[in-house]
Amino acid sequence: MTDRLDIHNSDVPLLCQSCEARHNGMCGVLDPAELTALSRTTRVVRHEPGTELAAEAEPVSSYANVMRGVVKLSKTLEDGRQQIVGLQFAPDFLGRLFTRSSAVTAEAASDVELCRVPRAALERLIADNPALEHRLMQQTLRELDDAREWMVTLGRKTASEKVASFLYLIATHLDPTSDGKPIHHFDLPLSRGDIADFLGLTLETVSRQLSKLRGEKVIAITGNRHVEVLDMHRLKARCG
Amino acid sequence: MTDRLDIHNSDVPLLCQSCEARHNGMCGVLDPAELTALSRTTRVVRHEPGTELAAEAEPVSSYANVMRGVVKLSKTLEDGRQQIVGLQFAPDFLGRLFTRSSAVTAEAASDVELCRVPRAALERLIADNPALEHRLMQQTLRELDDAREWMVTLGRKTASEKVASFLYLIATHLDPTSDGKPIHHFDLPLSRGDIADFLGLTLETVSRQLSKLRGEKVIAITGNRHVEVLDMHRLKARCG
DNA sequence: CGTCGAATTGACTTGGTTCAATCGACGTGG
DNA sequence: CCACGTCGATTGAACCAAGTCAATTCGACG
Repeated sequence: MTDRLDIHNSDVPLLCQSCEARHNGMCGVLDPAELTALSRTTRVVRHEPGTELAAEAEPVSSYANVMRGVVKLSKTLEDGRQQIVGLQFAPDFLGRLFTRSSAVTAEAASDVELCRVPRAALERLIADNPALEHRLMQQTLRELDDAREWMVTLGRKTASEKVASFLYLIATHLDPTSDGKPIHHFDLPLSRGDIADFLGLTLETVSRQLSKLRGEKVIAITGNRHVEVLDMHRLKARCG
Repeated sequence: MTDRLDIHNSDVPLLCQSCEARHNGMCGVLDPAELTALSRTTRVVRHEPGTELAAEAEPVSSYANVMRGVVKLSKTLEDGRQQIVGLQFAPDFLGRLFTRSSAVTAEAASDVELCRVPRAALERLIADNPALEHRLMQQTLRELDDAREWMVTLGRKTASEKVASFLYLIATHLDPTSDGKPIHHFDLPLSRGDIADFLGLTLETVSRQLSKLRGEKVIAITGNRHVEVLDMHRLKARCG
């Protein structure tokens, strides 16, 4: 973007130089000195699909940036009914600031790479860098917009509109470099059951609706997870 | 809370001295000088139920604090299907910071009193008072938590659980002085149709479920809008 | 090629919607 | 003071979209 930071690229920690999150994520507002200080405390970790990263009502000792893959945030009722309340893609910030325990469960949906930051280190940095809190505020507001948008999907759309909306969401969010433009080819980061939990449907209904979209040549599915969008325009039109 | 501010009560603008929002709302972090400066630009306004305060995708020229009453935030699909995505009670802050146009429609649900703040005045104040942005960040995070909690209700609860959850939400939020403890007596701020739009149901289903709760002596309803919770424990148990 | 978990498909049931009739509170005018 | 009209809420009955339960089928991997 601006090349102010790039001029000083050599001052930037090696790890950060190649990081997706550096420009669009929260680290974009940090100067080389801050980045260097922070990077002494961070650690890049990889997680397999299904790994629980934080549990509902359990204290969390660190925040993280999503560098690759998809993280699902979910909530569960006492009787086991589950609802996915958000998906985080690179370069999203992960964690609930200013409270000890998360209100949601965070789980790796796909293979995931995170840049972990200890709680204390980040909170110190936030305390004396208002620009960082501002950036995180922007992401929080975006997440709130997304959550409200999804409430419409959950409350008012039909099963087929829900599934179309989900595919469109994935197409627009999976590739962090595509900048919101939908991609036509991707691997679903979620199982049918997870998609159902995201959409407030059952696994069977999701499957039927995907089959319907396949039958109508809106999408093609190969090997359960891989989706090709044959007609993006018609897909979007089905989002309600 | 702390009496640091109260010592200087005489320096605080008259309007603010009696304001609900001053301690728990965003004005709680402002010092008397800032309050005085800000209050020169604010204006208290009353609105009748149904008044549109901000429209989806329309630019907004001011922010506000809810001082009394309930504001509903909603989104509408092209074909008219509507979903209420949030309710704001006193002393909530109203408005979408850092973007020109709101992504939601804001409408007075009940009789409402707002303390309007011009966009520019507030943004200036935020820019040079990080504590204010911090306070607003806290509210935004709380709203995000609320939205996600509600996504579980929309996606995974049955009609009767939804209606019970709504009544419990109102009981815990309507009185700003009750501090989260549920009240046993209140007037519904929403019509049956609005409740349906909040819960992702039809008006008829809402009515039937209310009748069921009445039949089971969990609540009593008088004159369409007034609700008495006869058995708070059982009401809570029905929230799923 | 066989096994195992995930996904699909089919048959049936049901919770919630739809459409329509009625009720009840309230205000207006004869 | 009562008849009438209006508007929101309630209730009833028929219908249907999505859920449930139960086979298959698919696909990845040993």
